[in-house]
This record gives sequence, structure tokens and C-alpha cells, in this order.
Amino acid sequence: MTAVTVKQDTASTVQCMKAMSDPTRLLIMKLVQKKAYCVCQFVDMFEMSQPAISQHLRKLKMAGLVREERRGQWRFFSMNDEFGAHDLVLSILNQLDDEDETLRAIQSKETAVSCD
Amino acid sequence: MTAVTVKQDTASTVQCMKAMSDPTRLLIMKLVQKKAYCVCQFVDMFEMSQPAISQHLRKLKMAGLVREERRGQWRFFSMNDEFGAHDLVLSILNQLDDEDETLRAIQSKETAVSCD
DNA sequence: GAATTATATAACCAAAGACTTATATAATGG
DNA sequence: CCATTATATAAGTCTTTGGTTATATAATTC
Repeated sequence: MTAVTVKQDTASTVQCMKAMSDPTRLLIMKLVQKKAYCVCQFVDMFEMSQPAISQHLRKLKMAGLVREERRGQWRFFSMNDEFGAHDLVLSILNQLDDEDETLRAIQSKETAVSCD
Repeated sequence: MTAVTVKQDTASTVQCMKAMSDPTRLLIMKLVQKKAYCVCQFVDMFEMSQPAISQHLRKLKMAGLVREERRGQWRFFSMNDEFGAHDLVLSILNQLDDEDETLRAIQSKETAVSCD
């Protein structure tokens, strides 16, 4: 297991961190680390309006942290593991407790999507 | 060398990340990782007004990332290594390139303080 | 092709951020 | 004690952010 890390410059580090410095987006990243989710699933899990979720996802996508894939009428989002600061993303997510209350609460609200 | 990491909950992770999600504060953290600096040194290095620097330092201090120490008329700031999310801070700083242009430029402007 | 479902986008708003200038505080040195 | 130096704080401004509601777009189903 090599631990060689791709170093980032100040601007990209800040951009990546800003994208993740929000509870909703941080948890979305934690979730997409495991598998892809569609917008409506996030809407249910975070109990947040569809436009609000959509805008959070747009930020993550614009920053390069996630990737979007269309499946029928759904749009699935997953972690972009080719992202330049991918190592930074991983080390941040790695510091986040998997037993965290907020995370647990959100995961428990996961709903299935027809196309699954 | 143990790599056991103290996990953080969502709220503290976000709080810590927000404190560092600014180029000035990120670089201040990178600097204080090595040694303590006083306010006037940051003012010179970042070519930023004294109140602006003072406010950035207050944010870092309020969030628990740095520690303040008075030496005569100066106030020195250093990394708080007893901070709960200290590991998170370190892994973020570790991802930041030491050869980064912005960092280099700032370091080159370091000035001495009489009391040193 | 009309209704439904999933999503994005636009326009708006309140709160938070990052500065500014002006002023207060506190230690130092004559 | 007074002037100087280092720093903090207050108040104001402008921008960014994270939500809202309303509407547009696009695929699916009947």
C-alpha cells in the first residue's frame, strides 16, 4: 500500500475544501464514496428541497469532485476518482466518523429507486 | 509510526474545514505548522491590512486551530496541536504543495521581529 | 401527444464572509 | 506621563452562499 500523495497548490486546495465545507455536501461526498445515488434519493435522505440538492450537486460537479451519469429519467452522481485533488478528498472523508449521528440518520432514510 | 486517526463528527469537520477554506488562513496554518509568527509578520508577508490579518487569526483561534501567546507587545500565533481535529488539519496541510508559488512568494517576504 | 416524473435553472432573499476605515486598548521606551 | 508601536474591535460595504418559489426541460408512460 503506497501512500504517495499528489500535492495540490493553494488555489485548488481551497476550491476543493470550499466545495466540501458544507454539511450537506460533505455528507454527499461520504455517501458517493461507496456508491452512486440519484438526486431524488438525496432529496429524501436529506429532507431538503429538490432545487437545494440540485444546487449542491452542481457545486460538487463544477468543482470536479463528482461525476454525473444519466440512467433513464434519473441522474446518478458518484465520486470522481480521477479528480486532481482526489487524495485530499479521501483524507478528509477518512477523518469523518462513520458512526457519526448525522450520517447515520441520513443513511437510515435511504430509499430505493425503481431502476435499481 | 502509528497512523491511528481521531475521527470527527460532521459538525466539527465542517467547522474546521471552513476555518481553513480561505487562501490566507490556509497559508497561515501552513506557516504556523513550522513555527510561531506574530501579527505584524503576517501583515508584511500577506501584504494585507492589520485588521484583516487580525480577523483571520481570530477565526482560526475561535475555531481552535491556533493558539495565542503574548511576548511583550507582540502576540505570537502557533499551531494548536491539542486541537480535536488536529489530524484533519495535518492531513489537509500535508496535501498542500510546499513548492506552491503562492506559499513561496509569501515566505520570501518574511521579516524579522525585534524580540526574536 | 398528453400527463407524469425527475431534474435543472432562474430570480429572489437573508445571512455570512472578507474586506475597509476609524477608533480603542495595551505594552514599551523615552 | 507622553509618544510610539502592536494589536483588537466596531461599524460599514460589497460579495458570496444557501436556501426559497416558480418555471423550464427532458425522459417515461399511457
